[in-house]
Amino acid sequence: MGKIKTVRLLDIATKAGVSVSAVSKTMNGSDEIPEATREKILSIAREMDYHPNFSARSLRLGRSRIIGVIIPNNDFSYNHVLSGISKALEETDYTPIFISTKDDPKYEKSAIKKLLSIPVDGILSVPVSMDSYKNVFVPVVFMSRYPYRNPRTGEPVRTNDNYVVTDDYEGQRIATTELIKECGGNVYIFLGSENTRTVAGIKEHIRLSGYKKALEEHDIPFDEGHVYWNTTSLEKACENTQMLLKHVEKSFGLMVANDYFSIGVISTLQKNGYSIPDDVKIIGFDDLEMASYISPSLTTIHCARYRLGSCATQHLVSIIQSKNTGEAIQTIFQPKFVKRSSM
Amino acid sequence: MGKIKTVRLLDIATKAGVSVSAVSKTMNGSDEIPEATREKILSIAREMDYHPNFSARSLRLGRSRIIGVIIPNNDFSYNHVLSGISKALEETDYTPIFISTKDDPKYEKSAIKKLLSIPVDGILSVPVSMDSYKNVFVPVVFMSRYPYRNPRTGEPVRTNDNYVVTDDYEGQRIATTELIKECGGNVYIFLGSENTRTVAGIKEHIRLSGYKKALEEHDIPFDEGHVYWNTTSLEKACENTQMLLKHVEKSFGLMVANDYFSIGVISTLQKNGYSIPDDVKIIGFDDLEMASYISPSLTTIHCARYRLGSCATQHLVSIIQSKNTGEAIQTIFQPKFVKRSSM
DNA sequence: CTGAAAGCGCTAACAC
DNA sequence: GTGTTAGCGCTTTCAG
Repeated sequence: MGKIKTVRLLDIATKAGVSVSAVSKTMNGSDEIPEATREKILSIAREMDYHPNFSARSLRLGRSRIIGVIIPNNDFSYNHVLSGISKALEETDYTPIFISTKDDPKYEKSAIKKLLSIPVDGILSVPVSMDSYKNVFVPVVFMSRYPYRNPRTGEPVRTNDNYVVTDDYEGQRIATTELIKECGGNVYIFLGSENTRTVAGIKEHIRLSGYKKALEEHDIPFDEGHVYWNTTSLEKACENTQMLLKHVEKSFGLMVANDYFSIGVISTLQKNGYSIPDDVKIIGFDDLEMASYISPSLTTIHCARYRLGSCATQHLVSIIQSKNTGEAIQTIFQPKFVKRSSM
Repeated sequence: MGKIKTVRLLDIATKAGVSVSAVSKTMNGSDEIPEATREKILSIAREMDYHPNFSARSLRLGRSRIIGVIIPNNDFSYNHVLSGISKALEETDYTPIFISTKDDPKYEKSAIKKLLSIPVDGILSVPVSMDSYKNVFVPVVFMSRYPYRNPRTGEPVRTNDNYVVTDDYEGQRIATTELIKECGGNVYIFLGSENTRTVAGIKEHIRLSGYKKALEEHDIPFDEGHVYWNTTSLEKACENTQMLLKHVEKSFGLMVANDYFSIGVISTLQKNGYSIPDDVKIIGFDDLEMASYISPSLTTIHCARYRLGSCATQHLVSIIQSKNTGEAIQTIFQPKFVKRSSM
C-alpha cells in the first residue's frame, strides 16, 4: 500500500496554471476571481478529488470547525440528544467529536484538554463537575444537566452560563401530583446519585425538591423514608425495589428515576406478585420509545431530548459565529406528563 | 471574553531560557536532553498549563492520533461497541471521533471525506456500502457487519479486508436448531433489511442462510412464507407480528431480528392473548442488558459487542503502528445461546 | 549536547 | 485581477 500523495492547493494551481492563492480564494468562494478561472479551478479540483487539509486550515485560522461533545457515557440515555446534535450540525460545516467522561471529573478534565488542543471551536457538554469548565476559553453550552435551580429549595438560580435543560423540578412535581391523586401520601421515589458535588447529583436533588413541592401543595409531610437514592443501574433499581417491598403496604405509588430502570422495577414487582397498576402505580421519566411497548405500557414524563440536543447545538453555533457578547443563552424545556397503563 | 493567548513551545522556551527544539524534544521524551533541563522545562510547562496544538502537530507529522469511527446511527445498538472502542483507546494516545451515516451511502462517503481531511490515522467502521472504502488510504477495520460469508450459501468468503464480526450465520443456525427442537418446522423468522446492495442487507441474508442450514440439518423444507423482512424498527416489529398472527397456528417458534425489537413483538403477542413461552417461543439476538429484566425474560443469542469494539480497536492501532504488511486481520466471534424464559 | 532553520498546507495581507 | 509571501505551532535534520 504505497502512500498516496494527497492533493494540495499547489497541485491544482500548477495544473490550472494559476497561483495557489487564486485556488484558495476560489475554494473559499471569494468573488475576486473571474468566472472562467473559477470554473476551471473547480473542475480540476473535482477531477483531482481535492480535499482541504483540516489541520493546515485549523492551524492557519486558529479554528477548526469541529465541535466537541462531552457526554457522561455511551449508554443509551443520550442517544436522542446526540441525534439532535448531529442533525443540527448537518446544516453547518461543523463536525462533532464525541468524548465520554464516565461521569468522572478526572476524565472530564482530560476530555476538555484534548478538545481544546485540537482546538475545537466550541463545546456541548453534559457536565460532571462545573469546576472543570473554569478555564475553558471557547464557548460552551451545557445540556440536560445544570444547576439551574437551587437543589434544596427548587428556586431558579441566576447564572451566566449557556444551557439547555429539561425542567426536572416541574417534571417531578407534576408526576408526584398525579401519584398523590391516586395514592395519597403513599408515594415513593427512586432517585439517582445523592452526591451534590456532581452536577448529576444536583439534578437529582432538584428533582427531589419538585417531589417535596408537590407534597407540600397537598399538605402531606415529607418522609425521608420514601426516598431511595442511588438508583444508578438496572441492578440497583431491582435491589431498591426489593428493599422497598420490605417496608411498604401492598398498594403504593412509585416514581422511578427513568424509564429504563423502570423495566427492572416492574419485573421485580411482578416477580413478587404485585400487579401493576392495580397494586402499584408507576411513573417513569424520559419517555423512551420502548415505554409504550413494554407491558404494562409505562406512564412517564416526556422530555424533549432530541430537541434538547438540536437546540443546544443551534445556540452554540450562533454563539461561535456571532462572537456573542456574553449574554448567556438559557433554555428550559417544560416536560409533559404522558399517561399510559402503569398508572 | 478576551481571547486567551495559548501557550506555545516558544513561550516555554523563552521562560526556560532554552530553544524551542529543546522543549519539543523534552515533550517528546527524547533522551538527548539532560535531566536538569528536562525537569525545568517540564515544570514550567506544567505551570503554564501547556497543551500541544493538535493541528500544528498533525500538519507537521502528517498524522493526527485521531481515529475515525463510522457508525450507522446513534441508536443504542452500538453502545457497547462504542464503549469497547473508547476503553481500548484509553490506553493509547488516540482519540476517537464518531460520525454517523444514517445507513445511507451518501452520508457514508461524506463522512469518510471528512475523516480523511483531518486526517485521521485510521478508521473503524460499521459499513453501509463497501464501495465507499475503495479509495481510503488509511487503515480500516470493519466491525459488526461485513460480507464474511456468501449471503446465499453461507459459505465463508476469502477477502483481504480487516474485520471483526460476530458469526451471525452460526448464531442463527443455533437459535433455529433450538426452536426446531421445541416447535418442529413451525419456526418463523423476523429479519431486517432485505436489500443486498447494502452491507446491512447482506448481513441479514447471511443470517437467513444460517436459518436455512438448521432447517436442512433437520430435513425441514424451507418455506419463504416463514420469513418476515424489514423488521427495522419497533413499530415494524409490531406490524410484522400482527401480519404473522393472521397466517399462523396458535403455537409456533419465532426468531426476532434483535432483542430490542422483541419488546414490541412480545407486547403485541400478549395483547393478542398469546402466552409466552406456552404458545409462542421467542428468541432474540444481541443479549442486551435488559433481556433478562423484561417479562418473560428473553432467550437470546449473546454477541460479545463490547469485545467486538475493543478487539477491532486493538487491531487498528496495531496496524497503524506497525505499518502492517497487508496481511488482513480477521476475527469472527462465536455467538452463544442464552436460555431464559421466553423459550 | 544544543539551537537554527526548513517546511507541513493553508490563508490573507499586500504588492504588482 | 493576480501572484508573492509571511507565518500559524510544531518536529526534525543538521551544523555548531
